[in-house]
Amino acid sequence: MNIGTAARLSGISAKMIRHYEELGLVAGRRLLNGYRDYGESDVATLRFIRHARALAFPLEDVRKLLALWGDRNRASADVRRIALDHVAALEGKAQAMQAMASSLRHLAKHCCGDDRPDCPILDELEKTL
Amino acid sequence: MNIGTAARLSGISAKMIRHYEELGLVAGRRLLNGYRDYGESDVATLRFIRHARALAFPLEDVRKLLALWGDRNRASADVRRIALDHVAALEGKAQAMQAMASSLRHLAKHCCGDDRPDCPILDELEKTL
DNA sequence: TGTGGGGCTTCCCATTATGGGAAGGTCAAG
DNA sequence: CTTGACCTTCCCATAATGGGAAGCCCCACA
Repeated sequence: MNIGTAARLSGISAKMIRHYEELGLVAGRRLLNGYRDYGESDVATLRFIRHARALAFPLEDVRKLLALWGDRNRASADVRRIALDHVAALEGKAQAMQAMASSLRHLAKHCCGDDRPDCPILDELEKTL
Repeated sequence: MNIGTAARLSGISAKMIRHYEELGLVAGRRLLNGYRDYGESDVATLRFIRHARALAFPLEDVRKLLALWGDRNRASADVRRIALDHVAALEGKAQAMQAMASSLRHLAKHCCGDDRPDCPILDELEKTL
């Protein structure tokens, strides 16, 4: 099947499929006319990638997960470690953002928010600290 | 003062100061020898930028905040709106990440994590859904 | 058989914010 | 005068995605 069909079936844009091929995540078989050719297993791979990306796994992790996925002798511990490391990264970033949001919310609470210039938010950003 | 000094005083790398100048966030005065020249107020501006970036304000927001900071007739409501919009964005992303982390944690909990191949994490990523 | 439209190809550029590194000019101290 | 630290600009890289152009290909329809 052509790339457009694979894109529709997998939910990944043709643009991205080409990109993933460049990164070596999906096969790059070609027909005589130069068109890329895909089969059901390629679509399955693309869907796997889509699901992994939906969980925000970086493509480097996706590469490792694909390798483990295709390895009949894999140890589930390897998958688990990649996943838990990623969870830790996600939670770290989420907490950092939540902390910034809280700081700002606190500042905004003390900002009258009318047409006068006084503003603790700007005061805070101005601080020499 | 030279860019290196301003970098030390502001906590922003020389590289980034040049970048901010290119974006029009800081002044670009030059000495006769072509060196950039900074004063105390420039350092204050750079510090303002650093504090805003520490709260993850995108540079476009920083540009607006700098304009408001320098406007004696600003309305604090304008600052407040920028801040609260940013808070909403931060919280949205944080929640999305937290949700992904929770899903993954749930999957990992049911993954024995030994040297056997069975792995609900990969099963989930493989799903046709 | 010719043609039009849609799909495919590659290549370049943009995003957001940051940094590395090279090649070359400048300044100050020894 | 030399040396080393500093400055300049320019190019490249990161992560993931997308837009768009130029050009080739294929099928269906008149």
